[in-house]
Amino acid sequence: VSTATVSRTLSGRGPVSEATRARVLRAVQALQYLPSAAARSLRTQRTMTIGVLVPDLANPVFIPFLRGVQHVAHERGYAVLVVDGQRSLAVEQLALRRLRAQGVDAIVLAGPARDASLVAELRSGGIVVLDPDFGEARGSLLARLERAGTDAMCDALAALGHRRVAYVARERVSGALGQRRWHAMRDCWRGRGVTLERVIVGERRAPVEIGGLIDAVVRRPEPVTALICATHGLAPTLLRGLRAAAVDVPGDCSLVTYGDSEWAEAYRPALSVVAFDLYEVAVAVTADVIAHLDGGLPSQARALLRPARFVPRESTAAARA
Amino acid sequence: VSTATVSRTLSGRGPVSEATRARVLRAVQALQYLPSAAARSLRTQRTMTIGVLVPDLANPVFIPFLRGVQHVAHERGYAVLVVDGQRSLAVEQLALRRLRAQGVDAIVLAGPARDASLVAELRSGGIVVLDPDFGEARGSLLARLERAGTDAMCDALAALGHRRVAYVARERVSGALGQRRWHAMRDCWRGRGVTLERVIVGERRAPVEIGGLIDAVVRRPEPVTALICATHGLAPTLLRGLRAAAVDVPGDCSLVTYGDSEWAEAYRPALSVVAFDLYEVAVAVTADVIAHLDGGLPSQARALLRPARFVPRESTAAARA
DNA sequence: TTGTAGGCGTTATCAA
DNA sequence: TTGATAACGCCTACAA
Repeated sequence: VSTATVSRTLSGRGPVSEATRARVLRAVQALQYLPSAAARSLRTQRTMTIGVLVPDLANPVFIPFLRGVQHVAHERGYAVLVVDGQRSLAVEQLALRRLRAQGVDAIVLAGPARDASLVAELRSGGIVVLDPDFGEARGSLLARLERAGTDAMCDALAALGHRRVAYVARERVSGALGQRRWHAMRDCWRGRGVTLERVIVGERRAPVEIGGLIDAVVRRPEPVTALICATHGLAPTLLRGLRAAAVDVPGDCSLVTYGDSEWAEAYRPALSVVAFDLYEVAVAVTADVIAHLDGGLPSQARALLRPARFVPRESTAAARA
Repeated sequence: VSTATVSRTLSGRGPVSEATRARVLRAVQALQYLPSAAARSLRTQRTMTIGVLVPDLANPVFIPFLRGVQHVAHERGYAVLVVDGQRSLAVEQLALRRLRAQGVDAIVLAGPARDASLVAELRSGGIVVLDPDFGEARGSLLARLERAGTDAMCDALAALGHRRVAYVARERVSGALGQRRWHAMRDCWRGRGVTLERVIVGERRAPVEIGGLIDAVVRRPEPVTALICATHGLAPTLLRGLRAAAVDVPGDCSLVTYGDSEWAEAYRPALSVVAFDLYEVAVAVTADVIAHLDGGLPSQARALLRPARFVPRESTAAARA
């Protein structure tokens, strides 16, 4: 009944006779004994804790990512510390520092880090920091996966006779991912003989304002015949704008949005989308993180991730003549 | 330059001369020194960590709650450990035990705990466990706040001439909160001379199935003229069902749903809702939790919370004659 | 197979 | 005002 024996019993390391083992377990039950995580962390220099940085918790696309991290982490005995970047570089830096101060063993990033030097600093401090693109030879994993969906969408739209389309985004540049999405889109259209333009909505919220912007490109000589909504979060705003401008979808103009949800499907007309779920991405990345920590081999999960796909619904139709 | 002096300098407790104080801070900068959270926890018996139990992370209504907890916790120097109940009692129990094992100082619950005895056990273990209804004299805080919105909605519907309405829910009983919502609704209608019935959707997902259920109550002698959707998450499913059954909203039947979002506003017709945001609730509860931990006075924030309100939009109109 | 003892990095007590 | 020292609870090499 020494502390060492108890430790050996509970950790399963070291020899313990069956008899004492039983006695120890009985005592543990009786005394409601719970090992102190703090003491263990101090001794082992590992907190069994993983941090997740979510660029913007208010944005629902990251929720599946968060769930994916949780799932794998808990399965492997790690706790999950969640921090929110709130769409701000400064907040994100603060959040990462908080994770370091808490002593997390590793940090999972939902996207490419905005402050590379801080990440490097964390890594040099012994923290494993991974994002979906970590160690990718050919560019960004996320970009490559999404590219497939973008290609399929462009094909579909081109086949429907669209020759002039507009990409509607909140801002001109919106992080590395938004940038890549825009470039991918340009590449896709180029060579298909389609003209791509960009509508920047900015902080405008009022439906009439958005409507005015759309009206200008949809009702003019050589009008745009299809709109591509850059993010799922922007879609409701855009839809209200379309309504304010009395633009009929898909009669006057087709519509596609990035990101799927039950609401996109329930809308009338049902919205065509480029669908991509971050849950599996998170599972793969977290598995790799834990492999790093536990000294296992990195999983092949990332290589097997399913690419984004285009889901045509009612909001895309043939271009007006 | 002893460890004790460093500790005093950084913690601000105990006397330190201005000269040594400066020297210590300079050294801290130079050496990138970061105190070990584990060692501090071991010594102080506090982890500066708060757990949040989210009943179902996949349900977006809890995201504002999570953000509210984060906001206050981080402001006060606490880290946040998030666990997901996944709509399952067993998972929830596991999640709570995980928080205990991690050594959190306190746990914030988004709703009434499903396993009261486990919560009692945690409390007896010295963990502060609070939910929005903690210490409420007159019933449930959440129920009371929501009640105001329900009342307003019932008034509005009654004024529009609705005499027969149906409450559409996924399950007959769905946790303490769902139960209370149903009872509140019954109380509201009673005395207004309005007949309330209940439509249980169950695990049915196909629009035609849901449509059939709705069709049966909306198209019959003495039909229901208004539908009340129990949760925001059910709304898209219900809307697809209404469409499948070719029920015109609000022509054939009015519609109200609990929970607001940009999608509800963007839908055509725009959906009337009972709006209630859990962000402020979380802020208030977390402030109280931290007051418990830090020995301050419980805030009065909960008493000042704004009640739910009814937001009439296009989906509610006068009842058919 | 079991027990003893040292140390992980803090903070708090006490003596200088 | 500062420094030496003793815990906090766990793990683990080593001795028994």
